[in-house]
Amino acid sequence: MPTINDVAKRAGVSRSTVSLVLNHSKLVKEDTRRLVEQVIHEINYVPNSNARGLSARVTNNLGVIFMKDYLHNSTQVSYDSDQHIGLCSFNIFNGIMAGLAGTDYGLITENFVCSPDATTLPRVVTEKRVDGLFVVARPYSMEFLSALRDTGLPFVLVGVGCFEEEFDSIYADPGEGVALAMRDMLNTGHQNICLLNCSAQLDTRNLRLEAFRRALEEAGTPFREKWNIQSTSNNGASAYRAFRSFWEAGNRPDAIVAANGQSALGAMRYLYEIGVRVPDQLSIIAYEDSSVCGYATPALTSVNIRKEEMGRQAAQCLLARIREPERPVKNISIPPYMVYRDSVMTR
Amino acid sequence: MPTINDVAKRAGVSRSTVSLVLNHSKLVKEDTRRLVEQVIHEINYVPNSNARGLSARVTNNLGVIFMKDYLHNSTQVSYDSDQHIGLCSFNIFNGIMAGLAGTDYGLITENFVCSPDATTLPRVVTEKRVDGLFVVARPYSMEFLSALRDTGLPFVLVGVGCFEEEFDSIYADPGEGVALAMRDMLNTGHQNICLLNCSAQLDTRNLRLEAFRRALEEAGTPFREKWNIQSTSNNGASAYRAFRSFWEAGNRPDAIVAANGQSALGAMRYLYEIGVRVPDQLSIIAYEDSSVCGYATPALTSVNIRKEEMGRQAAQCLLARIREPERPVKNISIPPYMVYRDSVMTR
DNA sequence: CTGAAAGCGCTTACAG
DNA sequence: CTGAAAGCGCTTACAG
Repeated sequence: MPTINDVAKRAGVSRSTVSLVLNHSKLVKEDTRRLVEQVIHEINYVPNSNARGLSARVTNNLGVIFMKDYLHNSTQVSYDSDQHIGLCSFNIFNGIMAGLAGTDYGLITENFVCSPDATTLPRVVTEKRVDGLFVVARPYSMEFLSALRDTGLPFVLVGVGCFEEEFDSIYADPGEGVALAMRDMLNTGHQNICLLNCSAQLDTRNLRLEAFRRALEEAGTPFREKWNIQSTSNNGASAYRAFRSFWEAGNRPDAIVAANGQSALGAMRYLYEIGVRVPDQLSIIAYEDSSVCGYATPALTSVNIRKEEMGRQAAQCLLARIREPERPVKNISIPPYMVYRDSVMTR
Repeated sequence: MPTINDVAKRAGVSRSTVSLVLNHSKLVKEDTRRLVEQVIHEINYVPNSNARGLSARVTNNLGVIFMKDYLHNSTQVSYDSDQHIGLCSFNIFNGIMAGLAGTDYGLITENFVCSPDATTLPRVVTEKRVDGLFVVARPYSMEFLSALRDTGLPFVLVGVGCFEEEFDSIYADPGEGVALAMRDMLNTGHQNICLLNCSAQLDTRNLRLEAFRRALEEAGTPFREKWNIQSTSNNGASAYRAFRSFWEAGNRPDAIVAANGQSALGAMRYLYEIGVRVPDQLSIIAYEDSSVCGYATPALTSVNIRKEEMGRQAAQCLLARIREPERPVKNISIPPYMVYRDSVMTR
């Protein structure tokens, strides 16, 4: 393994000069720089990351922690699992990797379940393995975020509903998504739209509800409390049950706006069983377009929330924060867009 | 930030002693050890990972590279995307994380597309950022694996069909999966089973085909070339087209064994369109149980390949390899199991 | 079982 | 623009 000494010797310069070249300093004369780079290439020199870090007090690694809660830790692959929550994080993660391509940073990942009292921090943090951190998806507590801030480590929140005014956050606004879906449903002439909402634990629930209410209001349609259907958990089985109760109570919607692909499919299974055809008799739009949406029969018209783009922008944001620690806090909402497939009837 | 010096001073011992305690050496007297640990806890000391690595010539990080090919680099969320390939890797990845919990290793990830000539190695490797490597999923070339071996870095292959005799590999055998599905179909009285195979680029294709042929043979049923349906790509749209051609040629199977959830859904969409009911008129089993399977209507009976378990075992394997570089090569096939849902008719 | 010393491979003022 | 020197925080023989 060649070291910086080998390079220096062979190039006939001092170690410091090589180091300056390595760090893209402009204190080095063009000719010298070129010579050094030449030698580096020749002997296939790669700086030792540990030595570099020890001197410069950096790690050249960034961390990403996937937030988990106690409930959704399951990894089963069934109708009543919440596995898709993980998929969303994975898509964001891919965006982060893409956004970091071309930089010198490695990416260290960790699954982390936020303890209620927030006394425990992720290992990448306590062990100082990273120069910055992506906090991917909910749930997190304010105590946790404060504790994280106190460490001085730069970090950014990223995920659905991950908006916190005092912290850098790159997020999708579920309210905006529901508004988009509602607009579409109303424009295509639907009169009786219900909201198949996510579980009450998720506090994005209210964002969806408010957007739902507002859209109806603007259209001059009355808001009915019961038409905000609450499922107990974020999976197909739970949505199936919630929607069945709603239907059996005699309600007859002509459209469903669903909190996610899984709930949409839950409702669709019930509709299939009772012989109601989608979209002929009832239209559906799902929020948070995921791979299940395209594969449903009929394929689900969805609100795509650009998960990869969220990751990419989070990368930009963290990089900027590290470069310039005092810059103002950024809150960036990534706008969703409609993906038209086959689950909405155009009248 | 307290250093090892602070600990030594406060505990009234030398730096070396603290270091020995840190590294669980048994050269330290019980009392001394306890004292040092006490102090470490008191002043909240955490060893500097860079310093540690620089001296000990380790990184305390392991790498995982997600192999990508030129074709399946898409990240769209549509019926004709291969996004689920990524999902599979993610499940394995989760297993790896789980398997590494309790160790001191961080996990650095990298997307890597294997160049045809294998001249380029992943950055985590060339930059010596890791002490070992997980190569997750296909495609890889033998040139690439050889180049990797030449670096001396311990690594393990993990994924569907990732079996290479000369390297540590933890894998699912698609042939075994197809055999399992066939057994089930035959036991439930199906007579005309077709194989909806994956694309010809994937060399696991033949493993599936062979298992299919053998199962028929053992049952005394004739093998028909055309009943190995070849789709051009691993997604729903492609499987839809392939299955439609098959059907339109007049073939009337009473069962489908599909290479994955997406192809199964592709065929199901066609069946839905032409009014053939699953499972009443035709049964389906999908290989590689993924989240789409549970959400289909009807829910797909599937061959689950324990992706998380694969990751977990890969972690064990790499850890052991690092501990004991000369140990014999391990090839571990993770046995699949059936998940019974609603897409198979029992006669 | 414990301590003094050298060294891992870089970066960073500092002097010129 | 370049070089000599100190130092980052550990580990590891070595001596006792």
